[in-house]
This record gives sequence, structure tokens and C-alpha cells, in this order.
Amino acid sequence: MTLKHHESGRAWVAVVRAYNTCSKAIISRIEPTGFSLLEHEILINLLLSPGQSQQQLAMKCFSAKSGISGIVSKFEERGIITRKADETDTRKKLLFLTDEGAELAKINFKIQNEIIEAMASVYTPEKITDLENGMNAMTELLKDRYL
Amino acid sequence: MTLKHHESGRAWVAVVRAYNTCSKAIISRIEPTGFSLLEHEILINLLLSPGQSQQQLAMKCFSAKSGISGIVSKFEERGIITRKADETDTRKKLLFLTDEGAELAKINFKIQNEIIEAMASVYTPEKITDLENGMNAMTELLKDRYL
DNA sequence: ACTATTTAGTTCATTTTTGAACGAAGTCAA
DNA sequence: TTGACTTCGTTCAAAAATGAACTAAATAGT
Repeated sequence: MTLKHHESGRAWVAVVRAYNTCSKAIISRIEPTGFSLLEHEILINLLLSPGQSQQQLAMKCFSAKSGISGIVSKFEERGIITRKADETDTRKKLLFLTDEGAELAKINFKIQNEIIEAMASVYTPEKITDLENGMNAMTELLKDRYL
Repeated sequence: MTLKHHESGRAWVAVVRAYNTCSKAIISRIEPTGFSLLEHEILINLLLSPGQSQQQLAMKCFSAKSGISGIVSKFEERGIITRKADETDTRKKLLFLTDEGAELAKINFKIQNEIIEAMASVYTPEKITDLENGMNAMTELLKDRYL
């Protein structure tokens, strides 16, 4: 075994760097809104896909459902989101942004979009699509083989 | 403003999914070694680049230097790493794996390599290089513009 | 040489995140 | 229907990560 990264290792390090740098950029830009990165992601997810359950949200945000539960409760008290019992499955609580929540979410969405568009500008549109397909293929492979 | 992701947004979501899925895969595979993900990354970083300071390590691992400090102290007590004062700057403590530490680090490195090689297999080698270059370009752009 | 500023590492209090246990609700098979 | 099993959300204690204050050491400007 060699003690150096192969091409794939270097490429993955680059992905990790980009991911973390982007996270820091988003965190610093959303800081004035008062939301944490996880809160921000919850808002954006509900803006784009209203009516999700907390479990679904936890999976999409890659965080524990206990954490989602707490933030969602807090947001409900603040009047940012509402929980509606699923009629076909009363265990589930379907989440929706209130009008006020949607306004706040849109602000965060805009900030994030600006950063992501800037990142994407280093690529051509075809390469962007390639990137999406490649990353999705990697994810599926990992899930099949390692999870 | 639309309420849907553009191509770039979808691509970035794919990157985030791949990143998080890969993290989970690594975590589950290194679990038997008893090291956390951050500990794992410290080991691999020191294996590939011995003699780093704690600050450098913190930046490479994208985590707070206080956390690095604690883990490094623990590792030193366990005999996994040694701290050597930098001769030209006595504030700095240069970190090296002991022989035992290097053995452990190699095990973790192998596990991680296997996963990353598998991910890379969905791409051609040229595309891997493209990916690396693109991600590095994104990182530099973000640092320039947002950090 | 002297002060002001910056940098490296530690410590500790706080915040965030996680995981396990639990109750309530749904599913499935006998 | 019953009983076993799974899933959804909550709670809470434990673990992990962070940020600010601090000491010591280096650097820069005067």
C-alpha cells in the first residue's frame, strides 16, 4: 500500500474542501437571519417540498430526528411552521411553513442560491449535469455496497 | 424568484448527498477501530503529512483547534502520536505518528481508500481529474468572494 | 529596545448533535 | 382478533463541537 493519495483520493479531498468551504460561506451569510445551518436547511426543504414528515426531513438534512423534533417545536411556537396530522397515518406530522415562515425561508433560499450559482459558474452547464449524475451514481453505489 | 432548484442547486444537493453518504459509510466501516470520524481524519492527515502543527491540522480537518487539542493530548497519552517543539518557533508543536500510531493509521487509510476508490469507479480517470479541478476552483472562488 | 499586534495551543463553559428508551400508532401474518 | 414487529415523534442523558478567554511566544513598527 502506498502512503499517498491516488487521483481519486485527491479528488475526494477537493470535494470535501468545497463542501466545507461552502458550508462556512452559507453560515456566514445567513448569520444575520439568526438561523443555524440546520435550521436554514429545514426552512429551505419545507419551502421546496411542503408537507414532509419529520423523519423525511431528518433524512434529507442528514441529522438525527431528535434534533429535528426540537427545532420544529421551536419553529411552531414562533409561528414559522405548522404541524398537521396525516389523515391516513396519525403518527405522522406533516410540516408546512406559515406565510411568515415562507417569507423567512425565501430570504435564506436566495442567499444560498447566490452562493451556489457562483460556485456553478466555474463549470459549463453540461458539466454541471455531469456532476449531478456522477454524484448521484456515487451515492447509490455507496448505499448499495456500504450501508 | 422561482421556488425550485436550478440545475446548479440540484447538482449541489447531489454533492451534499454524496458527501454525507460517504461520511456515514466511513463511520460505519471504521467503527470497529474505535476511532471517531475526526480522530480518523487526524490519523490519516498525519500519516500523509507528518510534522504538521495543530493549527494546520484543525484547518485541514475543518474543525476547531480546541477539539484537535483534546484529541491530540489523548493520542499522545495513548502513545499514538508524539509532539515535538518546532525549533524555529517554540509555540508550535509538530505532530508525528509513533510506529504504533502509523500502524493504526494505515488500517484506517486502507478502509477509507477502499470506499473512495469504489466511489471513483463511477467516473473515468479524466473525469476524476476534472472533478478535482472543478471542486478546487469552486473552493477558491468561495474563499475569494465569501470568506 | 519597546510596545503593540498576531499566532499557537490550552482550558472551560456553552451549544449542538447524537443515540437510546419510550408511548402511540400502523402493519402483517396466523 | 391477537400478538409480534415496525415506524413516527418525543424526551433526556451523554457525547461531540464550538467559541471566548487566557498564557506564552513570535513578529512588526517605531
